Amino acid sequence: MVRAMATVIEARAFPEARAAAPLTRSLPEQIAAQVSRRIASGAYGPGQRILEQAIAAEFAVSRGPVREALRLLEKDGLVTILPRRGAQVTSLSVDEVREIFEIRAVLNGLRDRRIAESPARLALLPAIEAEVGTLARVVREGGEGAGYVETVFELNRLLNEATTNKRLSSILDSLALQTLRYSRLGLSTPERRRQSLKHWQQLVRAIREGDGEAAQEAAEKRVRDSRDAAIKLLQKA
Amino acid sequence: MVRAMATVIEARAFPEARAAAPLTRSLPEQIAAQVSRRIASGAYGPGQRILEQAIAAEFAVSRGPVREALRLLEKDGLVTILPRRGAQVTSLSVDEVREIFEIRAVLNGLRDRRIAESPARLALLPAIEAEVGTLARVVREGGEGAGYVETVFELNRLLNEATTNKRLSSILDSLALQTLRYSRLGLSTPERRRQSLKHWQQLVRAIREGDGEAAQEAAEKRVRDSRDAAIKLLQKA
DNA sequence: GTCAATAAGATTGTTGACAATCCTACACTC
DNA sequence: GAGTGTAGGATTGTCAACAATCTTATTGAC
Repeated sequence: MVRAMATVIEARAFPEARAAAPLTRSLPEQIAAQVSRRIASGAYGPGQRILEQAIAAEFAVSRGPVREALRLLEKDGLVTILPRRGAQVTSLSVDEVREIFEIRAVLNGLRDRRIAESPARLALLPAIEAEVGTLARVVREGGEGAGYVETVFELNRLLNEATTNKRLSSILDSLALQTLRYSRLGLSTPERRRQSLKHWQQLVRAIREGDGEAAQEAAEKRVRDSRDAAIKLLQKA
Repeated sequence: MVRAMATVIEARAFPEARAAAPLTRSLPEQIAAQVSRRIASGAYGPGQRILEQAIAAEFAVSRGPVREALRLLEKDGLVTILPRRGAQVTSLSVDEVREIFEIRAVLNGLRDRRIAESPARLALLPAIEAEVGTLARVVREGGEGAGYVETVFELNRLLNEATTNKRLSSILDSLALQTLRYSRLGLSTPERRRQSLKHWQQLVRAIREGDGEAAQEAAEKRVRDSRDAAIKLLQKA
């Protein structure tokens, strides 16, 4: 039987899977989450090898689930797997950092433009304004800027949640995680945080006024400034 | 010992790995390539389940390498794996198709803008002009438009190769593969191919003149038109 | 006839063992 | 002393068997 064009999109074999997230995460996912945390926290540094045996012993499982966990981390770019050589924490060159930030700039622009243009944008405002208020407080207090990066992450989480484009938010999540340590670097001076705050405030205004163009510009500038600052510090070193 | 900022980017454990692609691809990679071809060709349709046992028997290996192959395909979005339920060919909803095209529009715009602004852009022109010439011939001949989509793919391959941003081109490759069947749909009428050709010619001009802005616009329009046409056909069905 | 409970079969998840390859240290040559 | 070749250990790759879970078919009640 020749199928008509009408069936280009076929029924899903697992229709309910779209909504229902698995209640108990699988073993590989649990292991991946643990290792991911260690990479994000810096406990595992760039270039460090990750031995299957060691992780398996630590979690008291066999190497099978560990291999799958490493594959999951590779999907997120946190780990690089080379045939016959195993896994290591991904180590980015300066150029690669620049490239990822460039992609983030453009995709963050798309995300924030769509949010500013969406009808539901006003419902989002209070939560965002509260977080930006926190940013402003940190900047006003001066000091080490403790909590600034964390609040920025929370803001990005809020915006990702608000996006109807789920594929977009998942790519953004992944890229943000890969450049986490460099984002920290790019926000390590009071001057940079002031600059960053300005762009966040511009975004709030753009969302309030429904100005997609302005939202996109603020987002792109925000990420590109962060990129430039991070790379300057990297190259000075 | 407290490490200085200078070591944020550490030496790679496998420095030569960046250049040297493995000569003989691993077993999982070979299996993944075969299955990938079947999905691209339509032999495996959306929603179709892929049983580990069946693939393993066919390639005369155990289920281990097959599982890894399916993980690789999942990374590219070609396959969806659900816990305890196995793998199936990814089936996209209309909304998801729209989302992916939207991301492709923006990232293609970034890619083509950077190419048009690069110093090496003129060396690229002859190859691109030749392919666009092929597109023009197909359009002129009318008929079924055989080879149009394939030539567009070749063009995208050329542009991806020319991009210095390797992460960008790998994301674009993946997204293009995921929407391959919908791209075909979006270029299935002579009218649409004429429209598409116009944007390709605009891109050639933009690259020749080094006009990044125009290159970006042409790319975004090209992909968005393709998206609109594909979705219209999907919804009519 | 429709629906729910149940049992059998099918399929994925995990394990431990073995094979193949890679890395390191050491001896040897020049 | 520098470089090369070679063993040994370490590590990843693959396999086959078993356990856990899911799907399907059958039976029974209403």
